[in-house]
Amino acid sequence: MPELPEVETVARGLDKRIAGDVIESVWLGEKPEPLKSPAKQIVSVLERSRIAHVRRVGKHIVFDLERTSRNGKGKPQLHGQWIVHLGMTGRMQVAQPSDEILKHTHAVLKLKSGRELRFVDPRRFGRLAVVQLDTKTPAGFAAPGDEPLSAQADRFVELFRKRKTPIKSALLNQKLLSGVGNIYADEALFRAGIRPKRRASSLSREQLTKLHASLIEVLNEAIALGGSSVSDYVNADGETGFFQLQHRVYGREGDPCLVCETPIRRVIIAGRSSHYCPHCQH
DNA sequence: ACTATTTCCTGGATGC
DNA sequence: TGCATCCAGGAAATAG
Repeated sequence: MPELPEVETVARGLDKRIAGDVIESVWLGEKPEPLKSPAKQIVSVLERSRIAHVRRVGKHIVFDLERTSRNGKGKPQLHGQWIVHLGMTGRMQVAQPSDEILKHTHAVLKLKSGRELRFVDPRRFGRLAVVQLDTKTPAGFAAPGDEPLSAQADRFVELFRKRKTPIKSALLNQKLLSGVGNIYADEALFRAGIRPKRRASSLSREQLTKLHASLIEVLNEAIALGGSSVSDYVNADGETGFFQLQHRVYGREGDPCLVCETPIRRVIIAGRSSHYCPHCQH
């Protein structure tokens, strides 16, 4: 399940491999496609564009697209963006045309270098969209919430301190912070010693500050290990991540807490499995 | 304005 | 072995 560290890893891998390449043609799969923009519009923005950069915004992969003006002179201009959300099972593959097309391949971009960029997503929770940069949206795509790694501590506290919802639900709310998902919410709460069901508004300023530090710590550690491969996540090179080996609570129901050996508990919050140590977290 | 719940989707795991 | 059922979850949609 790609969350911030996994999307960061994929975006970095793609940037390394395909930045500078040019999209020559685009194929999109049959309906129902996982699209947020009309297929026609996606094709028109992508085709003949140069991929200037690939980067992460929240849980989205953003491709900054350039075109040179009609007469071929002058500097390339940033004219649009391709936004990819991997959902649960989405994958971006840099492939050779001779490579087997995987089942559930929904998009294939032919690149000038001869390679193909493919979007594969069995569960179809992923989404594709384009943004056309014009006077209406000069700044381009923006996530609805703050970047967890950039938000300052006082801003973080302010985002959560008045929420009556469980802190776990608040962490998953992309309109507050963009990028935190189920795994890293649980791991950050464990490190901060806070139970997932605690109302956000019941937490002290100190606790929220601690949570902020714990979240940044766990996200950075996960990025350093290439993310967590729990089910089918792989990076742009088809490699798994390694942070799943560092999980302290996620997926460890019944296993002993690594600190106190109390069995880890699992409860459902907002329809999501939430893991915590009943002894270490309050 | 918030918060909680339901829905989408498929593959893998489980149970009889 | 085979078939039915359950479960995973990001985020939009719906309900309260």
